[in-house]
Amino acid sequence: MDLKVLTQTVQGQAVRNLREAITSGIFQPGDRLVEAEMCARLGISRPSLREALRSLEAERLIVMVPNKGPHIPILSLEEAKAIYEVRALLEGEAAALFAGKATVAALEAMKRALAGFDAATKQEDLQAQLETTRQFYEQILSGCGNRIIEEMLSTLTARITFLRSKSMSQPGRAHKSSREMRAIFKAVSVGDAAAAREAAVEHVRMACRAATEKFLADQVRKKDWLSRSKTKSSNG
Amino acid sequence: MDLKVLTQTVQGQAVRNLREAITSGIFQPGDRLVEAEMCARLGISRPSLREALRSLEAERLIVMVPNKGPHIPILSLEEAKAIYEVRALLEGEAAALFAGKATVAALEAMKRALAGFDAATKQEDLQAQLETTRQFYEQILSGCGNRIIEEMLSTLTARITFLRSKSMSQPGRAHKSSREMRAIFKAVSVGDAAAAREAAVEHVRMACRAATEKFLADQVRKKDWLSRSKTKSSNG
DNA sequence: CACAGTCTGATTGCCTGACAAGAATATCAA
DNA sequence: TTGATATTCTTGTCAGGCAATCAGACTGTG
Repeated sequence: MDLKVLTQTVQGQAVRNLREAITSGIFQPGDRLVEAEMCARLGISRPSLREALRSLEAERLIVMVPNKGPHIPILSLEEAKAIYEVRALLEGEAAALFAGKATVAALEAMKRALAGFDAATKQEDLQAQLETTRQFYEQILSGCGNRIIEEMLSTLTARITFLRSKSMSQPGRAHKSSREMRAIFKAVSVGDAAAAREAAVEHVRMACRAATEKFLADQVRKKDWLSRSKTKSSNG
Repeated sequence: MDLKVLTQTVQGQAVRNLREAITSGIFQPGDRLVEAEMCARLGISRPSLREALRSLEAERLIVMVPNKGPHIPILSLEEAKAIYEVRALLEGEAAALFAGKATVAALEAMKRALAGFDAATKQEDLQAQLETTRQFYEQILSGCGNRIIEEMLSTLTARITFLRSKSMSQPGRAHKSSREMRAIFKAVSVGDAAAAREAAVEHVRMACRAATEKFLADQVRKKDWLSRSKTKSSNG
């Protein structure tokens, strides 16, 4: 049992709340975060807020341009791909390491997460899909024996969470995702490190492809919208 | 030509200076950084300092324990090994990617860095060794086409810089290091991605081993010193 | 002499208030 | 419509202050 007393600092809570707000898409890429407004919303002072912002800046969840303040970065396709590449590398390694040392309890937890994911898919509950996926990976990452991989991946995935939710909602993606995760599960449960790595890399590759397609589709729609509104305004 | 105007914020300068101070070993693992003292040294106010500290905390260069303030973290051997493992993975990937797209200019720069390294070794100039090593890797990382790898590695290497300088000073390590880097150079210059990855991974593995040996030796020496001083004090 | 409890100075976490400088926006002349 | 100017917003930074907490000295007790 964990008896640790958790001292919650105002700054720490602010970081958590803001991180949650950013990754869950409450703030959109490009949005400015006006300090005074954030202070009011969070109920904290400006110095504390700014400390929180610096933490988030270091996590690359926001960018702070001098004299222009904090805003949500706009992820380029190139950068997103680079992130997926590194994710593939790290998750592949984690899966391979985990394959050699998976405990029964961890495998059980993964099985439950998979079942939960399929249930969420049936109910079209996007939030639950992301949560069960997280639970699935949590076992791999905490069980792979390398804390640094876990650390790196948690910041990387945070940066693309909003992409993930978008790509997961694409038709057919959830079922494919389920199959890919089951492939990972199968490999680690029989202790096949090479296959586990391969499956994990494949899963990220497919997610990357889905996100890329979604990204490009959104871009086309945006351009379309811009040209239409332009015509409209020049007419009006 | 880069015409960008660099607006130096007080906070940004503080982060740079502190980072430099930490990685160069001015502060030792376990040291406390008293805020008032740091403010005085840096000539800045406490809020600005605290912002800087939060940035460094997110980079894991310091840890901030509530009500106890910022310290330099004490790296465990296990954690150091985990960092080296991830480094091997990322640098291997970077080298493999770079092998396919190395420019002549980049290869020239690497050759110069290698020559500089050997010169530094001859003069037993540890600082120059680290700097030329950095220059060598800079080409690989900036030329590999994946900015995220560069980003991740820069924070990872910062966390173990003090280990690197220690391990580099071990007898014979510099010459081996030079040979290993030349192997990387050779592979990338002929465009052999697999060999480049292999060589890069091997280089990190050897560095890890050197660091581990140094770490254990230091630990023994420390224990020795402790027991001696204990005897001393009980005698006096 | 060892040890538990108490006290005090040092330090942190956080807040208010303030002000100059830079950016964004509105206003107005050409 | 364009260009210049003024005004308003925001940010970067500082000073000062207060309550909560911690570490180490101090003290009384067995």
